[in-house]
Amino acid sequence: MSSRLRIAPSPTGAMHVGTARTALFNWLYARHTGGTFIVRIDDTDEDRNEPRFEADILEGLRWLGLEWDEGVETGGPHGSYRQSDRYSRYAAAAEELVLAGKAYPCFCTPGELEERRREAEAAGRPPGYDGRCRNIDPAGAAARREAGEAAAIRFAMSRPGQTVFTDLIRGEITVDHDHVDDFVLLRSDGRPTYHLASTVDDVDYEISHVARGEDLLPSTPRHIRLTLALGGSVPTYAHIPLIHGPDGKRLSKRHGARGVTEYRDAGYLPDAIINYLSLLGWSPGGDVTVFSMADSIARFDLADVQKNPAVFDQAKLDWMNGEYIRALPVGEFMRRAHPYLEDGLGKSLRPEEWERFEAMAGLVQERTRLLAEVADQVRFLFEDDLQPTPEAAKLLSDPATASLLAAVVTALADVVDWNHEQLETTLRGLLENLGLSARKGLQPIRAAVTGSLVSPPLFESMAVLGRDATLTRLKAVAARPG
RNA sequence: GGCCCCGUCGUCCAGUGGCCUAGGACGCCGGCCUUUCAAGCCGGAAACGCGGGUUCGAAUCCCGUCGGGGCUGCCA
Repeated sequence: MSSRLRIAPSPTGAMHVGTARTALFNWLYARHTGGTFIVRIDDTDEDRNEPRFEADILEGLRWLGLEWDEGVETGGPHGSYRQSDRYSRYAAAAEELVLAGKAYPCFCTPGELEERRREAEAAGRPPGYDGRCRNIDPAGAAARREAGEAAAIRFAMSRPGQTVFTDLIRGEITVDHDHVDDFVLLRSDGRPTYHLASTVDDVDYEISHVARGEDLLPSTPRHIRLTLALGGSVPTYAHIPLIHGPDGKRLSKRHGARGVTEYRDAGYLPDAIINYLSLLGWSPGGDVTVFSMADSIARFDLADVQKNPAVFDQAKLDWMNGEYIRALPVGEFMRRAHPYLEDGLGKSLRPEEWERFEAMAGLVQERTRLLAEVADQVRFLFEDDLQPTPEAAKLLSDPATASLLAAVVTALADVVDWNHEQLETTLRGLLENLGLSARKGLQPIRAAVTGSLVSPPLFESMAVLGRDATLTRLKAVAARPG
């Protein structure tokens, strides 16, 4: 039987890198094994769900190229793929378990439970549910519910007992049921909990492999026992280590972690993010760092995933993004940079402006790590009112700069063909006559022409800017008194 | 506290008893190239948490210890 994997995000927040990596590993394993990748929405937390988060997550998955074969929006043979559409199914499953004696109504109120939990903790006892309602006889319990008394449904864990299972990543894991309380299946208002909905869905959708975050490892015995009670076959589990922030704690917004769509907006390439995320807990083996999705599909195996958590390293992601940007054909680089450029410039480019960008694109591409950086590199080509950087302004106010630029203006008057070769020949000749090094002599010119001490190569920049604009900028500084 | 998981350079990854004088990548430091910045090239510092075993031989196997993380909800 072929593999069926799912990712089941809860729309309670934007898609973060942890979710993205879990999705990636599920997707890779499904593709590697020729199986099916499913996207399900686990939206049983009605207090925190927001439609915009679901949209963000699906958008992020698509942007990353993690297309799903079955699931929300795409559809499939199993109905809705959104848990909020399946509440009646979960309630029915819970009631069946009650009838079968595998679950029972619990009349304890949240307030009572909270109080007992506090007492237990104060007394040093385990804080989990003590199971008292399990002793109520079924007929009596049914009568009380019939009479309208609110009850949650709890799963009756077998006691004594233990659950042993083999995690694909961690090997054999044993948990004694003494440490697993009778957890809630159905809330007293009839809504399912995550445990119930997720497990019922995994059974109904015939999920073969559950690859999810390590935070769910302690819940796995519950899911296994519930699956068995439901008459389903237990999937193979693989618990992926969490991604940590620099402080060693689970990565979160506190660490400045951004959502996937925010990375997109900052100018990261999906392939770079995929490559980077693949390396968090896995590698294709050997010394390779940069590799394609096809390589990953060919080699990926959940069993090879690292056991220990990985720290998210923004600097390495940035480096990798630069690698992917430089690997782009220049035309593709331009196409991808286009929206970021116009956004950064705050205007859309006219055809002749686009040609100017085209003339510089190769040089810009080499020094771009994030697409959103492109605008600042070429801003001087599209704006006349340059705001010099403080460093540039300082150099421009130097009296020596004014006299140098005056000489530059004079020398440039003789340039017939305004191209970078001619400009280079002319300016190098001038600097030689003046006894100035290129390092010394060119920075003032760069400051005047680009408004910055850091720019793409100067001669090309001047060539693309054009004779008139270049001379105007040089003269403006040369004319200063002093 | 209890339960579970984990432990190779600062970080990510390679390593599955001898090929390890522990390799690659990011970052860092130094140098080269150079019109600035990048890119590129060369070089450097930098790790098997600790202690016991097992073995002719341990980063690799076992035990302990210490450290870190997760869970401990009518959240997921």
